[in-house]
Amino acid sequence: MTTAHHPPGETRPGGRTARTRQAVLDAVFAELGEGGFATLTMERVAQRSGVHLATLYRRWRGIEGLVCELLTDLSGSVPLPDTGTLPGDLHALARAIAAFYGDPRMRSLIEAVVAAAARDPQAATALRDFFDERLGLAGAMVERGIARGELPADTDPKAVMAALGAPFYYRILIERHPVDPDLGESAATATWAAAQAGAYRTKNGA
Amino acid sequence: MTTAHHPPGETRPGGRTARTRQAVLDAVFAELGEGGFATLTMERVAQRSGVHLATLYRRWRGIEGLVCELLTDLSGSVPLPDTGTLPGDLHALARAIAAFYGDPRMRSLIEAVVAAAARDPQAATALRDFFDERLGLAGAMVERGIARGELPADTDPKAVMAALGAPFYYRILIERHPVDPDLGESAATATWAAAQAGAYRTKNGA
DNA sequence: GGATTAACGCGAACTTGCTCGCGTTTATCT
DNA sequence: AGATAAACGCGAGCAAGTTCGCGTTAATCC
Repeated sequence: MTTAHHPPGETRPGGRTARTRQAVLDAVFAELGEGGFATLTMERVAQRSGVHLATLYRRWRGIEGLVCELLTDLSGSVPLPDTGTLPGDLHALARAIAAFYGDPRMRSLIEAVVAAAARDPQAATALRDFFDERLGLAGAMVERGIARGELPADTDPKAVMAALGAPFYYRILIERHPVDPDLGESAATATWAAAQAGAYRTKNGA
Repeated sequence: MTTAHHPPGETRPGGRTARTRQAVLDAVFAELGEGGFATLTMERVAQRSGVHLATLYRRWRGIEGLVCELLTDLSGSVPLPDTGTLPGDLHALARAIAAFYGDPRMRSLIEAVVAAAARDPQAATALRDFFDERLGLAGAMVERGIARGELPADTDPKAVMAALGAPFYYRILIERHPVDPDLGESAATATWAAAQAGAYRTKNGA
């Protein structure tokens, strides 16, 4: 029984590769903790991780690729709740997001990815796709609520989830202040009230 | 009667300086129209404006300074309405913002300033101060509404205005899609409903 | 109108970011 | 275990981006 088998010429995920990958991502995350994106440079990552500069450029193309991969790597940290009621879910998720962005490194990471997207088209599509996917997944929460009759049937699930997330990114990217639990409560309360009022209904649902 | 006077050694705002300034800012704005921030470089601005590269670095320090000044320069484009009712004001302002960000160059500019803030601490404080000031000004709208009894007395005006603006920046920076008028309507409706529900009240006002 | 000096143009020098070729290490397969 | 070929380390080399000194232009003041 052969162990399975790449046609030699494929990527090679095992052992060393995974080890350096982890070392590099750890280094990026740590660097984001001290000085944020402003001082994050390929050279510093190379020194901190012990991985050679050329290797970093080969595997990740630049800072943009690095921060993007780190973001997708850390995406699973915020699980989607299922409390039985939509307002309950909204508050639970908002609390989780607020806790997530309570860590300054996470705020710096978001900032970094957005900055990267502004510079590199590839990072831009990566960012868009990433959030689009997460919005879709979170939309299931809203769909359950609609099925329970908590919201109008023509409510746009993604729009609701976007409304829940928006205050966090406004706080982080525009106001540039820490994220406190109050922001989460406010976002959940606001989103729930707005959704009930029909702010996210599709224009005269077909 | 002497014409009034600088102690020689001061800045010199007149004639040529203002002309080159305008040429440069125009060039930046035009460059943002083609290729956005991704292709915006000091050299391109220099060529397009006809102003020498060294001059750009001397006066603006770098791209960060350029886009920041352009932002403050274009800030007056969105006037604050006074329709007599708060929901009327919210919708009017949201419409104006939506129209403002209907221009791709404005979206690119915001993107550029946020990216600049991520890299340069000076740009970061400039961005924060800029929006803080505008939020304060717009807060007057909400204060009038509170005085009219349209909202609870302990409603935080800035929080309301932040809620109104947040969806636009989420759309621009995270979702990375165009801003359509519907987004403005949704934002205004949502903010009004949420504010009425008390989502922006200060926690047990002292 | 003439003197003073900020602001600008110009090109060279310098720094930083990034790429390339080659030899070495280490997964992976037979 | 031995062979094959990714993935990596290393340093040189390249190409941006950025700064500097100096001469010139043109506001501002007398």
